[in-house]
Amino acid sequence: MAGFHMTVSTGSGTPIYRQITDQVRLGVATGVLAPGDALPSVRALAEQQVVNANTVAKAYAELVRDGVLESHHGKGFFVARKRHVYSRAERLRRFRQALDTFVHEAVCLDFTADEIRRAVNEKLADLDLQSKPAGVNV
Amino acid sequence: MAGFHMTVSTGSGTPIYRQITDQVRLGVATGVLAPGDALPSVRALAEQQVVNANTVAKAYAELVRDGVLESHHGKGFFVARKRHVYSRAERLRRFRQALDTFVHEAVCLDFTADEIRRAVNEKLADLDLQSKPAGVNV
Amino acid sequence: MAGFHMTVSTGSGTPIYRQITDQVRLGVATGVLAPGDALPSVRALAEQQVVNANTVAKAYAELVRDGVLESHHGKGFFVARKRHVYSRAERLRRFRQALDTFVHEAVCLDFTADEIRRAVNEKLADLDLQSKPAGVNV
Amino acid sequence: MAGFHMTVSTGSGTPIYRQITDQVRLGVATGVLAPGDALPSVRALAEQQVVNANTVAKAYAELVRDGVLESHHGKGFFVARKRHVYSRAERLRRFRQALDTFVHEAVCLDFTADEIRRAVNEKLADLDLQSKPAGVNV
DNA sequence: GTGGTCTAGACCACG
DNA sequence: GTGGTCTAGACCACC
Repeated sequence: MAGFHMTVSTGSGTPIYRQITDQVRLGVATGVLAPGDALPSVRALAEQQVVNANTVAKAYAELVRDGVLESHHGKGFFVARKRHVYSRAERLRRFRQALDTFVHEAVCLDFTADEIRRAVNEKLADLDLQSKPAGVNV
Repeated sequence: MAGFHMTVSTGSGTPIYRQITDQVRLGVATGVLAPGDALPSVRALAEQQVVNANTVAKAYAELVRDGVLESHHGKGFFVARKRHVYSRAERLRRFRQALDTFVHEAVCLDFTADEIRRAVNEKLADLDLQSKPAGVNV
Repeated sequence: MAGFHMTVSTGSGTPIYRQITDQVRLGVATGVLAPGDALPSVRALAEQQVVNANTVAKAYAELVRDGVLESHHGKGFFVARKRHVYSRAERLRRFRQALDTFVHEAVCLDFTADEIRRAVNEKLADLDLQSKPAGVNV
Repeated sequence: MAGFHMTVSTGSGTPIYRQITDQVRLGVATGVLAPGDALPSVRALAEQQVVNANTVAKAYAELVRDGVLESHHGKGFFVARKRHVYSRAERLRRFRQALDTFVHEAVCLDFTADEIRRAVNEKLADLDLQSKPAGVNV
């Protein structure tokens, strides 16, 4: 769990609970959070970010339902062992929707196809996804 | 206005008025809608898509506010002469945010860098953006 | 939507929001609720069952996340077109867990294998699942 | 007490104390644990499964309350002489509820009646219940 | 009118 | 100490 830190900003348009789920998901996807890692307790995170505990609980609950976290009653939340919850069709559906939204926005902002391609490539290089060997950081 | 057609789908998560503004913006950005082109009247579009006329009016109003359309009283709505509303910095900021959101989602869905790159390229090829000369009115 | 009615009982051990999701899910699975059918509005159901509106909203939200319902902002909740959200592995995992729980409970209550088999067969006959042709009741 | 072994898994959704009571109950119901058999001591089980001793004690206490175990002070816990705690009506009620829950879940996961029947039969074959003579002590 | 989010505070179950 | 559920009431966005 090297260097995982959460930041939520109120009034940014995206709901707080969404900011939390997104950051945890990204942490897990990129390997910053590994299976078995403990997350900040509901109350601790709520206090630290000055939000309501229910909001944090809602976010964590959604992550549990999606198989990203496990709740150990009385002990806290932990990153779950990776498993595929969604069907291939559902994954594609979600990916296509995200792609549409992005390209659409980029085009509306008058970026050219080349600029978009280049930016995507850079971003992907930054994340360094190519290997992602299972089990690292465990 | 060769071949501009609107489609809204209720229950897709994105609000109807947003679907309308998005499609108009995309049409303008891709050149399908050119300055001076007339848009379907509020009532016609509302009837055709089986949505509330207020919703269409709200969408058009937002586009007028953003300088995408012009309202000619008694005649209808027309595509405005192109002008850049956002500063270069703001455009970049929005683009980066959209890119982050997209890559983030894709990574969380376990798509590889290659798959993402390929999908982006295909999408861009579909849109066929090159016709718009870079640098006009910037 | 012939004859769909909800009943929740407080203090029954199972949380209210769970009772709601379960009943809707069952209604959809058995065909009592067909794609496109409207559900009682959040506030209406809350009032009718004398529970808090947030509790109903939470239940509906979960069903939306699982692809059972669709939320049409300003209009209400509707039964979604059927789609497979879970992977085959995930479906099996959930089924096996449910089976274990059931058989376990039955055995602990001292029912014999024969009694269990017979009861299951009767229950399945009651539900009349064998055909379930898609599109009926739409 | 031929081959009775306990396993608890944290984070499986069901609370630890419940997993313990369930496994003991199942052992008794299937005959793996016979009246008079000694159970692992509270501290031994706690250490072995890496759980809190209070949790084990709580589980055993519940089983004593329900007449499944007997506590012999200073010697440990032993399987009690079998007696039926629940009335016939109550047993049926609980069984029916368990059956409903299971079939309901299976149907919602889109398993067919045949698949359900087959899975139940396999599960029952695994448990091998026939050894327990019907009607004893009822 | 609808749903969506957040807050505050209560009470219970688990370890 | 942890999480899980429910309530009450607020404010916003959409139609």
